[in-house]
Amino acid sequence: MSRALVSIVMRDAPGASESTRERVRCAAEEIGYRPDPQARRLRQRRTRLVGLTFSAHQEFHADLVDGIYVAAEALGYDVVLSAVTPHRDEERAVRTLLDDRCEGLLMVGPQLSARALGELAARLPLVVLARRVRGVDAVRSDDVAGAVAGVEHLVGLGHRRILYLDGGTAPGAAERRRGYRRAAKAAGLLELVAAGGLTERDGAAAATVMIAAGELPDAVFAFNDRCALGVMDVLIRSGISVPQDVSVIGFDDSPLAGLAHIQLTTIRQDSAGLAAVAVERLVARLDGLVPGAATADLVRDPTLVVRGSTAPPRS
Amino acid sequence: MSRALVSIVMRDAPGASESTRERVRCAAEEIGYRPDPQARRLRQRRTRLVGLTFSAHQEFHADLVDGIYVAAEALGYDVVLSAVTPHRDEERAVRTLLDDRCEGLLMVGPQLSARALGELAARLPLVVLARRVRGVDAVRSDDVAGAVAGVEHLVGLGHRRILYLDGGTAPGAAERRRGYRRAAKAAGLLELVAAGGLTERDGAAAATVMIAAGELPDAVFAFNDRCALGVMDVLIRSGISVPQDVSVIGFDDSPLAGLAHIQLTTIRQDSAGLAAVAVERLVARLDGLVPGAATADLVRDPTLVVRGSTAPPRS
DNA sequence: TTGTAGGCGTTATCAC
DNA sequence: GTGATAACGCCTACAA
Repeated sequence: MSRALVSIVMRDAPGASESTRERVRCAAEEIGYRPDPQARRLRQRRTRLVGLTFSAHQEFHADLVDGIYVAAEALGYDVVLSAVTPHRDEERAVRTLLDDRCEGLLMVGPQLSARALGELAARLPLVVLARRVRGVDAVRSDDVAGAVAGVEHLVGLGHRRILYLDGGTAPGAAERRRGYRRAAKAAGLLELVAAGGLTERDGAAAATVMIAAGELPDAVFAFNDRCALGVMDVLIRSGISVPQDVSVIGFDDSPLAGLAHIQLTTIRQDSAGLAAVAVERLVARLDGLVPGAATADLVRDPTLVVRGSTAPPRS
Repeated sequence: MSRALVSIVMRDAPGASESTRERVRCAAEEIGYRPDPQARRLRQRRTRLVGLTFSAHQEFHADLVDGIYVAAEALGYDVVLSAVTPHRDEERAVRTLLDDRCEGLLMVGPQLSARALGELAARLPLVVLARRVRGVDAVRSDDVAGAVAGVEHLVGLGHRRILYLDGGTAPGAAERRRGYRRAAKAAGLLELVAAGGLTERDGAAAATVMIAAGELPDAVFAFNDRCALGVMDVLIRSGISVPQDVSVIGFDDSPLAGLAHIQLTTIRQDSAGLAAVAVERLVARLDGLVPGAATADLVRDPTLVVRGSTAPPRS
């Protein structure tokens, strides 16, 4: 029984009889033998490894990680995870992936500068998720379209005074603001934009300001779900009913949004689709199907998820 | 310039002159050479790799991942991450780590059966975090002590009717229930235990039942923060003030608990400490310092974090 | 201080 | 259909 034969059997390559295959498999089972992927990669030209950096503390990243595992496996690649945490910065995360001889990199919501990402992309194929970076392949939701869909939903319910709580300089914030403005203008509405933010705290603060101002809007469109939850929380504590008095809509469809007692209408990002597009783009580069200089900004449509926090205005 | 010499320099081994080291380092820099850790592991007896399975969607796991990275690096080990996601089960996650020739395994909150974990532990060193498993090394918070601390805090504020919302069969639930019972008995209180659960939804349901029953307790001690948040939400929507009418306390100190408008009093688990203990235990086994048959249940004290959701009773 | 030889577990290439 | 051999990049041991 030669090593070569075992190799042939273990990777289902042609060149061995069925009886031999059976014998080899039995023997492997017997002694608990499993091929060493590291030695295999050492011998082969390609590692078939894609590196993936993500923030362990962001739940949306977890959805993307799941999708990336699935998509990569379908294309015959293994995924090497490298988490970004409070004690482990992105630079570090990337370095370990390079040392591991990954053929390409996927970075979810990277915080590195556009310049640093550009230099990295010059070294090896790189696809960024959930952030737009000029000169680097990027995959993200169509935030403009998502915001437009949200506004159109509210307008369809009969709302006129729709307050948008802005996300400042966060990834996607500029696009969502633009979408709101575009849809408001198209419907002939006043453009009401106020400072919002990314967290429950920001939403709560914005709602407090809103209530103090005296005149409530028909509806509030928050930059994201967390902000929307902060708004809802303050409204309800102040005796203002949602959606009877004010409708509220968020963005992301985070797990909290769907809970029985929250029922937040929101815009869902298609994490599985984003993951698949990113992996496919990366693999296309690895296969040499993409000219080095050509970078793409790949965009997927988010979808409106209607729940109980939006309804027609009372009057 | 021989390969052996380069090897000596790159791993800072003795046996090369300073001038030579300088030359080698320059040359490496020049051509962008970095040693291949995989080839190194192939040659060496030990891989110095520890595998880590965790749930990408559980935020507490992220804290542990961070701590494990730190602790493992301090002891000269590399960490291989293997996430458990909706499309990638634990069995799969473990298999990839075994294929990667990890010397030992860390599993955060595993869902595998105790028997399966026992068999795994027979194959290679294994330390389980955040769950107690008989016959396998486990590192977890002292849930009994945490629950006792929570009850004592409420008793100290003057509460007598303290309702405990149970976590069923979740990891740690039995211990927390026991801690509540012990502390309640010690303080001469009635033991009030109702079905709770792990999620906001469960907490909301429990609070609804509680309100329907007519007589509110002085305080509610929920199995975890998410359950506590569900309770608070329903109470507030029903016009019952927290903490003026009812105090609420959770368990975990999740990020949400500390938010400005939530301010949930809770029990914090020492994730960095748990991570360090787990890594140290695993490494001790790898170094052969632990007899194979001896398994330990290592426990760390959680700490009470007092915020605004608990206060003395109104009367 | 430096160079040489051999082998880690795998696969590709070539004989048989 | 099967078996021998070299090589992937690195490290250890030993010789120069």
